[in-house]
Amino acid sequence: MPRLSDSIERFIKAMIDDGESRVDLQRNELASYFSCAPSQINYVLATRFTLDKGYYIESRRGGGGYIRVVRLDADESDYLLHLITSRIGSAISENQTRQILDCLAEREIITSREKALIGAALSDKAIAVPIQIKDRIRANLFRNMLTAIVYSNEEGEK
Amino acid sequence: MPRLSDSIERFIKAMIDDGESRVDLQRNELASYFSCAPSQINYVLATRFTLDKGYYIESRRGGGGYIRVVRLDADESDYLLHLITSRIGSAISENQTRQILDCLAEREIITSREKALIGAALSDKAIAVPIQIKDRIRANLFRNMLTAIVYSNEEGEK
DNA sequence: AGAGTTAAGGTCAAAGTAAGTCAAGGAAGT
DNA sequence: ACTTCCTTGACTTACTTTGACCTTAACTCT
Repeated sequence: MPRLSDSIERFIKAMIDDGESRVDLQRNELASYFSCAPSQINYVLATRFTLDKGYYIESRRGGGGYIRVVRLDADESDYLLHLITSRIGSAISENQTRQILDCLAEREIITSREKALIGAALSDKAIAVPIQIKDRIRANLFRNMLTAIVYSNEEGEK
Repeated sequence: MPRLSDSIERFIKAMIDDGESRVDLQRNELASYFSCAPSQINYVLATRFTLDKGYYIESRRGGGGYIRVVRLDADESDYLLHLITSRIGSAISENQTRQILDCLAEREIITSREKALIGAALSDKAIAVPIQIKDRIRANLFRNMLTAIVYSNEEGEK
């Protein structure tokens, strides 16, 4: 059974793809197109178009209101460095990790196999340590792996 | 009297056989088909569809949830499966890890970037846990990452 | 200009859906 | 008898969908 949220997600991404890297939506219109509650749209945006996934949302209420979804595209190495030096920090959850990986794969900074590889290493299942330190271990692993990618990229240039 | 678990096992295997090498199940549906507790399905999966028997499980909870059972192609990933199920074991040193990675890269089972990626995750530096458990954590991470590769290979074939 | 109306979107909690865990008891094999 | 495997059910966690109520902006009419 395909999830409604997934359909809406695909729909929005399709709109972004054929055009600029952004789109303006009418919440009510979209909701009625999918025959769902308007707040469903907010749910999709909140779960599928997060900053970690590389999207930015802005909106306006009232007459002529809209929701703008912007796909963020930063320079690859800047973004990796940002992740390593600030975003990941000293602890990070599996969920946040996955969002970032989605973002990296979607922008083709990593391959889908690499995404699977990193995701596997950073899953709760794989990191068999007490929950209290899991997120710290994960952050550390993540940073090390991304660093390896940055380094590989540089190697390749030579 | 055939055991329930055996029937369920056969049923799932039959589903995989006529079609692709994988199947998506609904836990509750299957349980009610066999008139048993839903957790019985988990038991069958945990005991009969393990990695060393060549199966990989993934699942999702909530609305639109599912359990996916994937049969890994033993021929394709023979060596990887061997590493996962016997070579790595419950603990492994950084050194042994590197030797295996060299071997994998040399045989072009992984790219050099993937080698760097995995190597980074499995380095003593990255695994920030007490030395007593380091080798165990490493083994676990390694197995999970290689499994992701085997699984990606399956995916890629479609 | 101010008040009221209409047209958006936002929030949050509850209900719905589906899987995971774990422990306790039962059945079968040795 | 003892151990190992199987089965069940109570409880937990994760994700989705809906609806009631709130806020903000624009327009319209005195």
